[in-house]
Amino acid sequence: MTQPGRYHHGDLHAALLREAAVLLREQGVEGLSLRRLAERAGVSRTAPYHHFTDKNALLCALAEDGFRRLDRLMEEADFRADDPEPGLRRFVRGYLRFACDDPEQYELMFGRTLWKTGRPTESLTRVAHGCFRRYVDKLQADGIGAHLPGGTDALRVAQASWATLHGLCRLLLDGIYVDRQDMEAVSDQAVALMLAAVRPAQ
Amino acid sequence: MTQPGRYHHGDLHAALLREAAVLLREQGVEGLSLRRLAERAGVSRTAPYHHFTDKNALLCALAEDGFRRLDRLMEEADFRADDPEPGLRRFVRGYLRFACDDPEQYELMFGRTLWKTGRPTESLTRVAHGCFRRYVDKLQADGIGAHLPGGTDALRVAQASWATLHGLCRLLLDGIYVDRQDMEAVSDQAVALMLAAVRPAQ
DNA sequence: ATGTTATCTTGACAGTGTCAACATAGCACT
DNA sequence: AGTGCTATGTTGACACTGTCAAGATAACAT
Repeated sequence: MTQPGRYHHGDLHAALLREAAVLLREQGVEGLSLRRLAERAGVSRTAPYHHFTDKNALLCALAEDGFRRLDRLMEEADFRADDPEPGLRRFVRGYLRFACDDPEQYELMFGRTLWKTGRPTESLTRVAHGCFRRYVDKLQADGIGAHLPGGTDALRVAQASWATLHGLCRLLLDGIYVDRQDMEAVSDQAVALMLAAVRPAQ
Repeated sequence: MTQPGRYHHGDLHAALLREAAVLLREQGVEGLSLRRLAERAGVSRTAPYHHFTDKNALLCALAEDGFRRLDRLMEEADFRADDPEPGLRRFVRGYLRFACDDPEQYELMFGRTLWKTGRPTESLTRVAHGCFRRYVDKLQADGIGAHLPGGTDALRVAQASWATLHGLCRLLLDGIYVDRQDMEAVSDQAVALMLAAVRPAQ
């Protein structure tokens, strides 16, 4: 383990990710500098470069962990009941809780830092897309597909409804047009919105 | 005007904003450094500090311009007809076009750079909130308020539908789960979603 | 003409990511 | 045990960033 005074750290790779997660949660991406991270791990500035090709790569790995957790949340989702509303409501709350529990992680996962400025790792792209695909499949398979009005693609519903969720999180976390105390009401409204797309004129 | 060789620039304030907008559009926020900006304006590194207290202040001013343009788009919106669908569709397309025309500007307006990391100017907050309030009022006044099912607050509809639009833009611009070529189809789906909230079971 | 103020300059500092060159340790093989 | 290979860690350096302090210059009011 992390024996102080040793030349070789032992498991720097894991230690870096661990410390990075803490630093991210506490200070945000802006506060997460490689140098500070290295210092925290008790190691020199450039040591991390032997475990991650780049700062970008490290951030991608961090985001990847997040997507894996989100994917687990996706697995638990269940829209199979005759009335999909309770399941959907549970899912929406879960998603919002996920984002609010660790806003900086959510920001990293979906923010431009990785997807626009830096370039996402192939591995990250795979996990992130897998997460979304699971959502589409769930919508399709869990009976909702059958309820869809003719000509409506499950993919489109998935995209639009995820956009709603995502937009809600962004507005909420950045504190632009949605307040923390509006959360519950707006979340219900979002559920109503999404439900309307699924259950057209019932 | 911008006479080269003069000690005083003439109208540096405006020139900075102008150049900053160009730099933002071409390189994004990451490429917009005060030093580079100053160089472009033919002035020393610290000259901008006599016109903007901060880099943050300059970015806020830039975002403010964006919100003013968005507000103009909001003015043009019209949901008054018996069937609000065409107006809504026009509005959604306009919004998406606005975001796609200058993605970096949109990112700046709604991104965390200003709202989370830096602190938004009071002036920026005012304009941004005014823009949203106009949307709520439009929804309320343009007959949609009357169509709303009992107990549904126009504010909630505004928040949820804006979230949908915003989320769509983010996913689109960052290229996560929505592609440029999906845009039209997803935008239609979003319209259907928003419409469903407004016209409950017709 | 004089003084006040707005504007612009250079110099400096701490911080960043990352490359190059070098040091050390562990591990495999003889 | 010795010998080399490779993984890992180190210091030094570079270009870049935002921002402060101190000084120079011009405009403008008196």
